Amino acid sequence: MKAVTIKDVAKQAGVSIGTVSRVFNGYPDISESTRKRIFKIAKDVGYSPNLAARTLSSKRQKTIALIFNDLVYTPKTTMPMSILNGVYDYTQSKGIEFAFYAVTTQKQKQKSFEQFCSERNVSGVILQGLHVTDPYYEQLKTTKIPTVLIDMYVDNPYVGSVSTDNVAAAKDAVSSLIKSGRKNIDMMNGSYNATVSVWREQGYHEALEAAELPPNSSLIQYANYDEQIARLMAKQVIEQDSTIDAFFCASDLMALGVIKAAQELNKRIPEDIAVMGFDGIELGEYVTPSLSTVSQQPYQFGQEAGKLVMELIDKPTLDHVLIRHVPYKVITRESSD
Amino acid sequence: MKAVTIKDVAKQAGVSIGTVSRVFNGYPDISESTRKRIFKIAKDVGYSPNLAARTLSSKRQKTIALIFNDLVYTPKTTMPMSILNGVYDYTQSKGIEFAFYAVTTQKQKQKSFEQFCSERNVSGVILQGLHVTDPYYEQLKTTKIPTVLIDMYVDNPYVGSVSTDNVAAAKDAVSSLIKSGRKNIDMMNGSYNATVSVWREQGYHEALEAAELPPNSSLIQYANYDEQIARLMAKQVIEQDSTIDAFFCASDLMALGVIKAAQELNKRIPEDIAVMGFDGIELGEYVTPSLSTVSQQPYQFGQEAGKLVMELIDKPTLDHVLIRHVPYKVITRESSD
DNA sequence: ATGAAAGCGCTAACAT
DNA sequence: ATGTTAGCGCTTTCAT
Repeated sequence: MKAVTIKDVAKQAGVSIGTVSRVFNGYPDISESTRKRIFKIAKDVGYSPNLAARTLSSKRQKTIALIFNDLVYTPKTTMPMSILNGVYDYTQSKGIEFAFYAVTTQKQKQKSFEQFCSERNVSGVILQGLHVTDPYYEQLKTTKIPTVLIDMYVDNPYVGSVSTDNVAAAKDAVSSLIKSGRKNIDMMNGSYNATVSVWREQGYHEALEAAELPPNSSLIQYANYDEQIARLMAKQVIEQDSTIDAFFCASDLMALGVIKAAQELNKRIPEDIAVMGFDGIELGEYVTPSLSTVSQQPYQFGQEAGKLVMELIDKPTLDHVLIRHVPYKVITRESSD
Repeated sequence: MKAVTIKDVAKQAGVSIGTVSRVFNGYPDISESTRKRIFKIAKDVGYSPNLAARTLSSKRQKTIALIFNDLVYTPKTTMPMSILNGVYDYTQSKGIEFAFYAVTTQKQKQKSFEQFCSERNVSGVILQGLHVTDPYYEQLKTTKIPTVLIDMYVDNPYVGSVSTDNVAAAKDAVSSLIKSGRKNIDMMNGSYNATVSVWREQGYHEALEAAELPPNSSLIQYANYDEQIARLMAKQVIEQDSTIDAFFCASDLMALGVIKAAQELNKRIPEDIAVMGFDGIELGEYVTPSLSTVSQQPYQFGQEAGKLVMELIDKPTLDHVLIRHVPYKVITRESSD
């Protein structure tokens, strides 16, 4: 029952532990015969190197950590799980050790980003769900720990960024609403503190501008990515301004709320009001009317983030392309057709 | 940048590393004044104990690992994420170190369960998605590593089990179909190798028996929890036997397939054929007709599993209740109303 | 090609 | 109440 260590293997093989270690680390200066023998013995006794020990004594052992901030999981938003899946698959395919963590704003206050990482010997981090108001955000500007942010950007050569090209995607989405004849497009946005909200709002403006439609800041609400808040706000907007003929929403969840609001006010969708979401959640295909959206690829986020963080670790300070965009697709369904 | 260690704190404080260690481990034999002083200095220099080192030198450091087998994540089945969430929250609330891993049948063949765990110094394991045909399954019968299985049972005092009371739940669900007047109820089951399938099938039988309905083994199919396979099988069943007036499905996903099959054959739901699913996935509320189901609580699975595995670690060989059931609810929606 | 030995950062006896 | 020291299992010089 007690764990078998490198010593047991060495004793069995009649060699020193140094030799066994070299075998397991693929050093070249080992005779083929002993290499074979050691591997066989190791297999027989069921030995495999202890990771904690390896981490302690070696500078090479790499583990990359995926950290979720504010993991408030609801079955409607499955992005986090897909990201996790993508990162995990990437690390496994490269034989890198993976670790998962979740933090909160509260926890960030208690322990710095650097501290959290050094405590756990992580060599690289992928961070999801951070807000610009979080303690980590400031700390990331000066960190030297290779880090990749999902859906957020920080100007630091050690910090990369993976996301959809939100500006372009939002612009495309709004343009498609315009192309179908809508002229008074309201934006149901998320939050000032979410970088993606800022980007998507910019795309919205650019689309209006490109179509020479007048900007109107009263046409933008912030519903904090909440379905119910979006519903209430949309209701108010529609009641106050009967010329609104479309909503561009910064998330599918909010779009669901907007649809409900419109229906409660007896508006026809998409004839009276078109609705466009953002994310591409599964539910969007099943609701009635089905939801037009910008579909993102969270699994690819994970894969790409894994790749980028490894580059950051392996060749630090080299000039990488620190911003990586993952393809998106504007999907037109019943809600805007 | 280089990590600050226990030595730095000791030097700063003018004490030995032993003292610092004792402070951080809450030993009582430290004067209040130095305790305070050390904590302050540690905070100033940004020290926090390295987990790998602690794990290595201590027998106490506990980390519990959540292992997913066959993590093929689709946004339709969000159970894994909820379980993860539940386990994570539990460990954090107790200050226990958490680790996440995923394995496959392939990987299980390369490395034994014990080996996988000793390599990572895990003190307890929560295992999800295992099949009775997996290598780990056999190994679990004799392991001494405290382990909790989700949706599966193994007879070993070191191995606990957390799940819905599947037999009772299935019985309730089928009984509700019977109560609403259905008499020829087909079961669309998952797989022989999934323990839950066996349990749910037993519940199905018990419900029929209780209602004195004749058993009929030709009324059971195995669609491997796949939506499309379920659709095809259901189609065949309905075509061959026009007296079928209900389907009890071992998962909501399969139920979705069955609904499609019935619709394609121009059967009215629920008038001609009632459909009952199992799981309580989000989608079920949104499809048309909305899906009747047995709603499970995967987040609670995670919490309960965390609790149980800690008990197993702390008081091994004591006689715990090794099987823990999490409450469920039979929800009747349009598909069986 | 292999052995010997010095750490990695920490905990836990054993001293005092 | 605190210092000293032997490991924990492994990697990595430095010898040979």
